[in-house]
Amino acid sequence: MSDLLDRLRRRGWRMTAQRRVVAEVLDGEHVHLTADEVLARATARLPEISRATVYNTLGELVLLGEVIEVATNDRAKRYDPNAHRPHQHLVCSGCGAIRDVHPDGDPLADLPPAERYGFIISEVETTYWGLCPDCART
Amino acid sequence: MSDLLDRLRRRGWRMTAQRRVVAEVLDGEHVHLTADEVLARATARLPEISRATVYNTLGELVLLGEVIEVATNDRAKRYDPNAHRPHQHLVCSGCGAIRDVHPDGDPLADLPPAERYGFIISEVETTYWGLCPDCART
DNA sequence: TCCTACGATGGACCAAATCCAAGTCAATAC
DNA sequence: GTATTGACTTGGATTTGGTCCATCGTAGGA
Repeated sequence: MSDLLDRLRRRGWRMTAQRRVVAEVLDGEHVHLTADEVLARATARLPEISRATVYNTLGELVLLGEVIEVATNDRAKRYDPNAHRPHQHLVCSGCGAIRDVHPDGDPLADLPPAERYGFIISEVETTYWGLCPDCART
Repeated sequence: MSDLLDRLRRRGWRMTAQRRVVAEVLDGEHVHLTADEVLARATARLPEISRATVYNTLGELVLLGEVIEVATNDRAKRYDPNAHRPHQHLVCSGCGAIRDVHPDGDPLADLPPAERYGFIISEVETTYWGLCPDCART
């Protein structure tokens, strides 16, 4: 079932064919699509959907906090629908594969007060870089 | 003195007026400029420098490992010359200010083997998000 | 000082994302 | 069921960040 779609409906999100398709395409675990990939998959289900709508909808889902925007070293941002459960990312430097991971402990504890420059810190984002099994066995 | 410039000279980097200006502009602590900002500052010192040269030079400094490319939530990448000392970033979600920070401990230890998906992890990147003193006092 | 391979140039080009004015439609009210 | 309307969608133009390439210039070695 579509958790994301359910949550959106419950929040009174105005439902259109386009928005439904975008939400369906994004739903799931370990999903980290670029806007263009979302557009491609959405177009497969609803050929007349436009690029602007995909960007609008993604932007809105980010504002609603249902989707996380992930900056990568590639040019295009990626969109991660797994926003309801805090997690970090494990990225293969070979092929770019991304997995959601859940480290133990509180990374904030590692930052000494002297290093906080008076900031009020609200979030910590960690990315683990390495080689996936496929890319490691060269 | 310019540490960066010194290091580059020592490594036999072919020195031109343009490359020197780019390196000078980047040198320092807590420097995280976009390519366009580098171009603007370089142009102030050497008006005839071209955009392509700035991009070429930045790309080369990254390959040499003297400068780190930082992906941000903004569209433009930022360039961080503080590559010789491992560090992480503290970013103000209000104004975008960035500080270099040095957390204690090994964040890799927090990732249980079961969560590594067989990856060989080589690097961990942490970004702390929050409000700087100026932005917090709204 | 001369040579030459490496670097710089700028203008064309590309990709990701945004903007906008006009058309469409979901949800509410009747 | 119909009318209404404000929110959503469209596609084409535009902006922005970055790359490419043929040609020109020059740092540094002989």
